[in-house]
Amino acid sequence: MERKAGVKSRAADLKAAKKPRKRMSGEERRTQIVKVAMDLFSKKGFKGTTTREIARGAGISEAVIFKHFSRKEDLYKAIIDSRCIDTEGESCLIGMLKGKKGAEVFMTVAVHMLEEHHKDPSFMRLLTYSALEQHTLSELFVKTRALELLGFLEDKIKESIKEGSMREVDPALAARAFIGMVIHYSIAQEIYGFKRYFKRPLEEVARTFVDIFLDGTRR
Amino acid sequence: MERKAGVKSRAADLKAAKKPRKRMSGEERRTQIVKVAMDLFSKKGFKGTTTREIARGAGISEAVIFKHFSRKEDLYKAIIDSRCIDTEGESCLIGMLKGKKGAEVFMTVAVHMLEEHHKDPSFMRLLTYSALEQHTLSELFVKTRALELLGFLEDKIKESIKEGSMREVDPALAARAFIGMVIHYSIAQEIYGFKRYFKRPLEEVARTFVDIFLDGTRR
DNA sequence: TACTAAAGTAAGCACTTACTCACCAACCGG
DNA sequence: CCGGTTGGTGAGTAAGTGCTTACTTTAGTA
Repeated sequence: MERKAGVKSRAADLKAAKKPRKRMSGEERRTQIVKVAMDLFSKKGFKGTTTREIARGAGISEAVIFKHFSRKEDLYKAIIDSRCIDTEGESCLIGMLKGKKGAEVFMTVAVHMLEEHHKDPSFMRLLTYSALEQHTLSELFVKTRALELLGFLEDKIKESIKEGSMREVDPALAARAFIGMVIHYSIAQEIYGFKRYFKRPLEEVARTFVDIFLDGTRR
Repeated sequence: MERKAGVKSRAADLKAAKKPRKRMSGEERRTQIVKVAMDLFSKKGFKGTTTREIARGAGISEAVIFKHFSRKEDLYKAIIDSRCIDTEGESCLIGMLKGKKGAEVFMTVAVHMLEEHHKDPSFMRLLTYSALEQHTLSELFVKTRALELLGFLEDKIKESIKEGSMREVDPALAARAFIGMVIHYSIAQEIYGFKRYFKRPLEEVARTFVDIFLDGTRR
């Protein structure tokens, strides 16, 4: 049955040479594309990433991308959905905190954030890109996750002030101070490349920051 | 003397309509282009800014840009020269600090950085873009200015520990904690858009952060 | 097995990008 | 007033860019 052998020999060779690429279902392919896109956006930014690169990264032709997402922009929205709306990330952190109180709260936040950002800096990079490029992703993230966490810490601080273990500080500013230490450490290490010059065990970093913050706000 | 009136009428009209554009010297034009480029890069990133936009912003044709800078990339290098090598910025901060000690040092640093970043967030944006895009600018800035300031604070902290006003903390980590509070506040306000939801007088912010830090490290 | 819906492709379109080149016109010393 | 130096331009080019189209291949099912 080699009736087309003459005409298609090159294509046939190519096909034979390539590993047996399995054909994905629509859903599988869609999530795969989002994953690849997120990885590339986080490395090179939205504008710095071409749909061609995404296609190559996913091992498909560009057209497939546009079968799933009518505009490149929509990939950003899909990423938001997969990272802001699902159960992962900050909200799960808030969940972890519900029972705890006092020092434990701040230690948990610090360790969790430092570890997450260290383990996978790509979302942090993506978020920073999106903030600079004024995309909706960062805005949404701030409005939901970031303000949620800050509000939570603010409440904890207010409680501590009421029960007398903390002195009178602006709770919102204090929360920002704490989060600032932690996040900026991650950003400096992973994005600004400080990790080339400086490293400490994350547990130790968290411990130090929490100590400074709690001693610094003690009555 | 209207011998060319017929042929050049449209061009002549255009010229008449336009404001009398003065012809700049090479040096003037060069620095103007760098200024415009820096402004645009800080707003839209290196990749997000086109040479056409830079030309339009400077009121010239693209070709002029390439008379001064043979590649777009060279504009980045020129920006580095104009902001990292000259006398402005962090180094002048270090100068301001030489005499001072104790709380005054930290207060000066906090106020200065918060005010600079608030007054003109563009360099901070540029730096962040450059870090994400892995340009040399951020690397150079980190190696010179950032580590310089951190080192300076580290020394001050070591002194304070020796003379007994601070407890035993990792001086490098403590410096990072302090700088983190301050810079992350600026970044969050100006880049992540927190200023839409939250604002405090900068003096108050600085005061709060310095108090937390100094109380938090007191013996 | 035959049919169909869905997954996938090659090729290219319209437009933008960084960068170039041949040329023009303003300035300035002689 | 001349003539060269220099600031400046219009009209390009080749290499991308997002996105489309016309088409082929595969997998599930009747």
